[in-house]
Amino acid sequence: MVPPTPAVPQGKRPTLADVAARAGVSTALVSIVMRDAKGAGAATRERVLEAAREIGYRPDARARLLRSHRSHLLGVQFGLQHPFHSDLLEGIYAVAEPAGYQIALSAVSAGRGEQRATDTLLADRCEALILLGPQAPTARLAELAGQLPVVSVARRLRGSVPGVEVVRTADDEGARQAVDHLVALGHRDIAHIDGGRAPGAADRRRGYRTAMNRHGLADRARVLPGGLTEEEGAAAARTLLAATPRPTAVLAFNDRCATGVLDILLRARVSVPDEISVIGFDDSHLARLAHINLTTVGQDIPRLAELAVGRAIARLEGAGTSGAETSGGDTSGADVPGGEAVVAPHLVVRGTTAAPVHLGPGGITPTHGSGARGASAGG
Amino acid sequence: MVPPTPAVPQGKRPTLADVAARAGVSTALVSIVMRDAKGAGAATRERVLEAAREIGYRPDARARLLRSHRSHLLGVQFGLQHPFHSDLLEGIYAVAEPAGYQIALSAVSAGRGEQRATDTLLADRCEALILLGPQAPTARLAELAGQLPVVSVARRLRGSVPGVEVVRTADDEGARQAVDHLVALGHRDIAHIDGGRAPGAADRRRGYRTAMNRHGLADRARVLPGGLTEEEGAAAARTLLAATPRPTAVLAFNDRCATGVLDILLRARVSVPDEISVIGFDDSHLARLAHINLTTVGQDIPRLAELAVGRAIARLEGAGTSGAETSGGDTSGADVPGGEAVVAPHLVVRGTTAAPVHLGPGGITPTHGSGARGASAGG
DNA sequence: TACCGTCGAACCGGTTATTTT
DNA sequence: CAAAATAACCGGTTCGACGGT
Repeated sequence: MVPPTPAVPQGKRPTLADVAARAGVSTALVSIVMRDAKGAGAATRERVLEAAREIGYRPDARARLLRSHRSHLLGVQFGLQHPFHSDLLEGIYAVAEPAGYQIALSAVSAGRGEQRATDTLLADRCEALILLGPQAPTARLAELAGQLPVVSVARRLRGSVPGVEVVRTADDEGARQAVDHLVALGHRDIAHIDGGRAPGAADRRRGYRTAMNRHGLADRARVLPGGLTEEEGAAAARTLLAATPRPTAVLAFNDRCATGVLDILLRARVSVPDEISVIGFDDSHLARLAHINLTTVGQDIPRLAELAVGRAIARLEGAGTSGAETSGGDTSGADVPGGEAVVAPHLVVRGTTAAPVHLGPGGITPTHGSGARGASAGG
Repeated sequence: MVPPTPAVPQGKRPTLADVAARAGVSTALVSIVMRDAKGAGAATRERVLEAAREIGYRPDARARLLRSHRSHLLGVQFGLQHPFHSDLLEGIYAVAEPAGYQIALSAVSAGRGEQRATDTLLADRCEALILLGPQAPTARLAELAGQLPVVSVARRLRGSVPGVEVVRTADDEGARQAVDHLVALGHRDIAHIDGGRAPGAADRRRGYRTAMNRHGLADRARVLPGGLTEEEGAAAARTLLAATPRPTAVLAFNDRCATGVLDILLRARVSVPDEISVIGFDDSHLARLAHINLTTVGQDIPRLAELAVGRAIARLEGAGTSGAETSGGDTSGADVPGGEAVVAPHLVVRGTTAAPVHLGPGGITPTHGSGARGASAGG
């Protein structure tokens, strides 16, 4: 019934003072050793480390940053239900931690708004904020930017908000690449299922329209209301199937949306890509699955993460310029401080796009495609 | 060029002392007012709040918890690539914050192991750890449990680890419900695509086998190696299609896996549920999509979250019992402190299960099903 | 003698500037 | 000058003490 004395006493965790007492030195010296700073002898250093190990000492991150004015803490707000944000987080960790910065996460979900998320990050004394796809009004972002550097990832802001940096993919360019690819294959009736008010949706829509115009296909352009989910893609696909003329290619807002489209086409026995080509956006894990094998526009997630973290750190370590030095129309993707960083997307061609069977009215009818792509029942 | 004086000075954020000076009171009093504690006059209270508002004061969470020995901080470790964890997190926030506890998140990903994740949580002075689907060896969990209360969610531990509480779904029971449902529909050739070494996989496998045995179908039981992803489900489905006899029903490890199966069946023109019934596990968003409409075993996520947080808080606020008081075989799902909390799953019947067309050798052949379920091209 | 509102000062666990040896 | 100790300090919380009904 008598439990053995636990190796580590539960009640109170060891402090600097405990280590100091055990090693027979002052707390200041222990602090020096723990931070691997200079100012301690080799022998003493060893003795202190030994003592710390013996009693299982761990520095208290909060007490530490209370004194040192730099906290080296980046606050990241993300949406729980967005796989894309998870990918970004992975990249953010990978860049921030080697650079000597810690990450404080704060999630946004149905029951927890952005206000609450950023409030806790501020209370945690983050030095800068990285917001993934924020939906907050511009005024709120400006308010935050008045207190600390703010980086908005994947959300474009109308007009520049002082103090807020934007890191995003060139969504219009991505849509253009998709349309160009389809046109090069011979498609003319290309529809777009859009993302409504989602971040990036407006740009993709515009990029689609612009590209169609440039190819002289303005009168064939069709934008259908869609969304971010399979469900919305499926709904739009049903509409498309009933449309006349039926499009020979579809650019969906993202991969999830495209997956919904594929599912409906499959059920309706419409062959992809022979009868209809489909393109997604994001190059998510989904798109890479062998049986989906989706042609898609890839976002350069590592680069987005690197830029977001880099911008935040640059603002912290550079001159403390308060105002925003908005850079004009420079969308080269270069790392221009104070402006907008735009990362180029790249088309990933997989199995859901091919030349159309009919090349439009009066066009050539090529040899019929090989039927269903990919896996049948074989082993 | 001269920017207007910012409302909130960038350089230094206001402190208690600033508020105190502005309101003409002591910092002690401001502290009392900010915490809404008793001991301050109504008039003063108002004046202090006003001053705080004017200069945009925010309490520093870390300095605060440095002094007060309770931090009211729960550390949560989760996997970035697990939608299931996202759902749990949503529930955890919903329970913890109203209970007066803050959440500190630490993500596990390819480049960031569990060791690192828990290390940062400890450095942040969390009072307890909630680990979602931890893969760490038992010894590591025991080590952590020696320092603070630990709750493992969805990972069952062989033998009880002192100080570690487990909150999980009765996975075996879920598999049993699925098999019972299929058998009641008339299925006998029921295959299981398992989850390998994933948390819960062993229990689901066992539940499947046990249920098959109980129905006298031991010799028909087939377990195929699968996994957590669509890809692995698709691979297993290809194997199944080639098998003789072909099963009339499949229980997949989870919904993603089941989706992969559905996709392959669809491509192979095998009608679901007429030719093959499919059941998933998790009742994820995926399963609820109209065009997927997957019969699945639902986990009670709000309940899991509630139990996980509840256990952690109970350990913190209850008597500081250090050792584990392992409760024996009580799997009633009741909230037994110190033991294992097992939450009952529930079958959600949707459109991917139905009576088989053939009732086995020599059985009745009912009227042929109506063909493809669900949406064709209609509007 | 009772509060009640308020204040000064010690304190939490570290870091850092300034001595001291 | 290097190694080590002393003490002030970060931004709050907490407690004992004090003046005024």
